[in-house]
Amino acid sequence: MLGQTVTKTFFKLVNVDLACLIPILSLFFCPVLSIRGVQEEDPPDPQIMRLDNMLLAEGVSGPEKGGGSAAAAAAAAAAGGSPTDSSIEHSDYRAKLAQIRQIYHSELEKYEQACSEFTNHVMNLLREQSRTRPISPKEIERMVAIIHRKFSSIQMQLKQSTCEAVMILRSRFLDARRKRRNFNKQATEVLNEYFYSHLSNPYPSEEAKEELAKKCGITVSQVSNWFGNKRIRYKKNIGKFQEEANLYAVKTAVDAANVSAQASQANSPATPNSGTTCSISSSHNCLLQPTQYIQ
DNA sequence: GTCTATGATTAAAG
DNA sequence: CTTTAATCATAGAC
Repeated sequence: MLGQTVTKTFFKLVNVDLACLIPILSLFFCPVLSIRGVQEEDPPDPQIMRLDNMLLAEGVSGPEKGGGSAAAAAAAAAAGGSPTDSSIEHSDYRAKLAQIRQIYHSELEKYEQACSEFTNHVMNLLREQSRTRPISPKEIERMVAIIHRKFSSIQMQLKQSTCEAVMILRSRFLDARRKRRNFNKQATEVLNEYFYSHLSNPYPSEEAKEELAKKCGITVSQVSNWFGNKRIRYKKNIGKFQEEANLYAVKTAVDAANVSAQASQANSPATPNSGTTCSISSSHNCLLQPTQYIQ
């Protein structure tokens, strides 16, 4: 029941933003301290170890962040350089994780504080009662143990909920399929330019991929994905891509013409134009060449 | 809401 | 490792 409250909070965090912290403390100061029926709680617990390990691995518990994901994001940001980058999403993810972490720690601290406060409270009560009836140290010890057990079971719920929240966050942010963003226009243009100007063999080398990735502000594997998709989709329906193919062929031809015009301008500035008509025919050459690839 | 385009993931093959 | 082909899940257009 309490766990649900915590979980809900994390759900909220994941979906929208940070909700106010739950007034958990209020729930603790009215529990009936039944002396019987508490011995069945398990102190060793394999599950709590699992939770602890996961929280540690995710960087929620343990020392102040740092870790690989931050370094990876920083590297991505450095490599990307250009604005609309995927590192934005990454930092978003990290921010959410930090929020979860913050909630987790503040809750944990609250529990610890509440635990000691409550223990003190009970001790005082017992001390008062000891004036009217004898209370053995063993009884006090037992009381304290009961309280601690109660609180640690609640801590476990917190850990469970935190784990859940992290899992949800991961699936939401790290599963890129969910957060698919189209590449920006310029990136697509660069990729298409390369693709259609290497239509006979559209398999960029590792170096070429790296350069394209740099130019487009995406990763090398994204370039690979793009070319993989492009090849298969082009092959599947060449007709659909004909227009695009022409467009890019003309574009590169025009670029080439411009370059050659610039070069020739130094030599003979008498023939600057008539480059476009030429370029269309050269584009056809480019498109008709890869018969092997088309079939 | 549907429909298409598109980036990512997967299995299988090399 | 790479690739293809199929598929998933979403973005964006309508």
